[in-house]
Amino acid sequence: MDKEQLKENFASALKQENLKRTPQRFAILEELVSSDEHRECTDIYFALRNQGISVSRATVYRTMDILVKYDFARRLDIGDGIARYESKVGISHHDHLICLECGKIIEFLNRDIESLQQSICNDFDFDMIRHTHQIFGVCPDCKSK
Amino acid sequence: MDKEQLKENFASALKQENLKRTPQRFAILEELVSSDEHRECTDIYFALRNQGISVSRATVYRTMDILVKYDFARRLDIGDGIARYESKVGISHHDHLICLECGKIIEFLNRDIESLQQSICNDFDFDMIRHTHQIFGVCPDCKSK
DNA sequence: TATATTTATGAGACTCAATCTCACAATAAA
DNA sequence: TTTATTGTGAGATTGAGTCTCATAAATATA
Repeated sequence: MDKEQLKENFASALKQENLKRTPQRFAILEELVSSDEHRECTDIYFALRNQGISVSRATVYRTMDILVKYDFARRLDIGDGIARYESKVGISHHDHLICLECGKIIEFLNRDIESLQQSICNDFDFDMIRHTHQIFGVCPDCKSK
Repeated sequence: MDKEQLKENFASALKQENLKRTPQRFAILEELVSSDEHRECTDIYFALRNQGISVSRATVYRTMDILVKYDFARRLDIGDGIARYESKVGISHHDHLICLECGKIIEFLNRDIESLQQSICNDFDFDMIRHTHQIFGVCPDCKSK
């Protein structure tokens, strides 16, 4: 998806929510989407500030909620009390291997697990909205140290 | 496992870490193990206080770390910023379905997913230490409301 | 058992991510 | 434009979790 198309899509989402099109909101979307890292709000806040873009922490947090709600971003909680966000734009679904030594996050996808997951939900008559599957351990790099 | 055996096991763990046997530590273990809920530290703190047991928040938090390290408890992070703990004593491994409406936590186990998980780790040359697999959605009770 | 040594406890201070407040600014509709 | 509405931001607030350190309790030693 090109950048203009993305902006239009975000604009539609904003319209749908009766939210206004502000430079801050577009800048936050752009900053998240243009990196393939798992970004913390504080991180995005400083990145924008360093680019000379006026933004506050509150706006970053507020905008992230919108991005998650409209599927432009996915929130990642790895249990350290800091929310991380990753772009979902043009990115296929995946889950995470997390190294407890260096903090590296490796992505994986397994279609069999995805479908087993769905059948579990069927068994429990449970409507899945989202899921998180995280495997914590030691990555190859850290093992060889 | 009976209660005396459990206490002995915990005492061994404490000895192994050069930690002392204190009434607070045993009371916290007991409180967690005797319920099959997912407990917050604050919850355990008040439960013990209401039983007339002198304990501080700091001690609850510190003891939970020991219980997790020695496999008496498992920590559960569902992304709301509050750590929950569940007993692992006499409880077999499972993962969680979490209702976004009422907060109910349903346990599930799927051996196929467990083994697929292990083979993913093999593929990535990643040593798994623990994992979390959480499915968020709407439970049957909330659907029918 | 008495004493010494070591470790634990607890009240409250502190940290830090996240949220809230509210005066002012910016956006979009009329 | 004008006006009504929503957004922004600096700083205050919240709340889970951690830290501090004086005192207390547990264990090692005599």
